[in-house]
This record gives sequence, structure tokens and C-alpha cells, in this order.
Amino acid sequence: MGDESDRADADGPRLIYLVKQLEMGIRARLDGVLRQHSITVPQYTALTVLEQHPELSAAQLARLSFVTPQAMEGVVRALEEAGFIERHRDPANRRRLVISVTERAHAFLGECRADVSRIEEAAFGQLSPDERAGLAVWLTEGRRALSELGTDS
Amino acid sequence: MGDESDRADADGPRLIYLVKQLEMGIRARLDGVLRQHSITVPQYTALTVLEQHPELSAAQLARLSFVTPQAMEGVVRALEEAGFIERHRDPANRRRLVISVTERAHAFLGECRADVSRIEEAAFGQLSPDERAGLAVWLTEGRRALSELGTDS
DNA sequence: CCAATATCAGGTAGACTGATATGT
DNA sequence: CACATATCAGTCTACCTGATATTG
Repeated sequence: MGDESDRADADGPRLIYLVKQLEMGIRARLDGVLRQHSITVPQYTALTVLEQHPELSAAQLARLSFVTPQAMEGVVRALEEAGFIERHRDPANRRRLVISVTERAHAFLGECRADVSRIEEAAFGQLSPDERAGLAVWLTEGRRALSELGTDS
Repeated sequence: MGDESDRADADGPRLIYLVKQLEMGIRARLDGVLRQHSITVPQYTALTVLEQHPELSAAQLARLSFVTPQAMEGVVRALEEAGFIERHRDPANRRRLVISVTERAHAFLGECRADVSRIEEAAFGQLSPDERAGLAVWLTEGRRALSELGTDS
């Protein structure tokens, strides 16, 4: 049982710290860029997820994002008030409010794309396409593994 | 100029999104674990950085963490009030308040180690030592590249 | 009756900008 | 005087827990 903890010391910082620190750098840069477009980082992140996953409910989006439904409610409401999403009652399950991304949101995301791509290139520009693909696999795999554990221990 | 943005579409989600989503999963799990130890995720993260970088000032820690000095001030003050750090005036530069980690903090971090290691293993347990090392290099490199750009665009 | 969804209410923490005091 | 550091003050967002109504 002492094996993993000893190794964590020997190998220096844990991977989860490195992920966190890299994300802090991304968030700071993204915050500066998105401020000019009058949207927050969580709102923008949620919007991009919604763009790639149509027909999602707020509760499903919350689970994908590892936050409570209440926390996601505030983000989704802000996006709705900004005219970036619309919510319609699901006829099959009338308790579900299905989220759809508006045309305005597509246009908005298009306007942000170049700015966001610059951050992507700043962080990972030195990696080859193969290295980027490998990194994407590991990040995705880590995310999937954590989602299977649930939010509470 | 359309090259990077087109490729971002073709390759699916950007790496910065994957980093962000993985970090959200880590944060949620870490939040649940650290709650039981009565410390927040930013405070714990700052404490581990301070443990590995002695003689840091709050301003330096803020730069390392990609936040403003004012934001880090609140985190550092909480750590100070909890008895995890002490601050002493630097004799060479009397405007600097050098931070040192207390014995109590070392003991506290030791108590958390097993719980945090479980999260690390949950996320990256399927990676080989070589793969972990490679991932660490890319994450560190991305962090370094972003820090050279500064917080504002 | 229980589970899932949406949402209201209240609380805390962390992040920002702006301003100020002090030391180099 | 310019710059770095520390820190006060105000504000906003985002996250949490708890509670409630509705639907399946």
C-alpha cells in the first residue's frame, strides 16, 4: 500500500497537479480572451459541449461536467438569457428540458474560434500531430475513468 | 490562417477542452476528499506547490499559479490562519514576505497522501510508467509555454 | 413511494479590477 | 519617479448543500 505513495514522492509532482496547473494557465489565458467576447469560461465551455452534443438536458450536461445540477443551472440560465441556447420540453419525458444551440451561438463560437485556437497553439504548438493524438487519448481516458467513479468517494 | 481553425474542427474537441474536462473531474473528486480534511482545492494545491518550492513569496506563487496577487493573497491568508504556513520578512528585500511551510502542514499533507493517490491512480492507473512520464513532460511543457505568454493577451 | 429533473434559496470561496502603502 | 510587493475594498461568478414541485 505504501508503493504508490512512495513513488509519488520519488517521481516529483503528481500528474493530477500537472493537469491542474496546466488548466490554470489555460483558464487565465481563456479568461482574458473570452472577457472581450463577454462570456465566462464555464459558460463558453458548456456551450462548446452543447454544440457537440445536441439534445442534452441540463442534468446530463452537469454529469458530463462533474458539477451538481444546481451549479449547471446557473450557467445554463446565463446562456439562455444571452440567447445562445433554447430549452424545449421533451415530449417523450416531459420532465426533461432539452437544450438546443441557437444560430447566434454558432456565429458567436465562430467569432471566438481564432482567438481560442491561438491559445491551443501556444500550449501545444510544439507537439507533432501524433503526439497531440496520443495526448488526447490519455486525457480522454483519464476523464472517462474518473466519471465511472462518481462525484463522491 | 484558416489552417489551424479548420484542423481544430476536423480533429474533434481541442486539447485545451480535454485538459479542462479532465481537470473538472479531478477537481470534483479532490473536492470530496479534501472536504473531509477541511481544506479547499486551491488551498491544498497552493500548499503542495509551497512544499516543493521553499522561500517563495505570495506574488511569486501567484505568477506560478496564473492568478492575480490579490487572489492568491486570500488563499495564502487562509493557509496562514490554519497554521499551515508562516511568513517572514526577507532581510535582503524587505518588501518580500517569504513563505515557509510548517511542521503541521507536513503532517497534514502526509495524512492526505493516500486519499489523493487514490484519485491519481483512478485517473492514470492504466498508463505505464513510460506513458506517465511522457504525459508529465507534455503537461509541463504546455504549462511552461503558456507562462511565457503572460496572463493578458 | 421512489428516482430523476428542474429550480429556488442561502452560503462560501475564489477570481477579478481598482486603490493604497511601502520598499528597491 | 518607476516598479514590485502586499493588502484593503468591492463585485461577480461559480460552486456547494438543502428544500420543493413535477413527472415517470
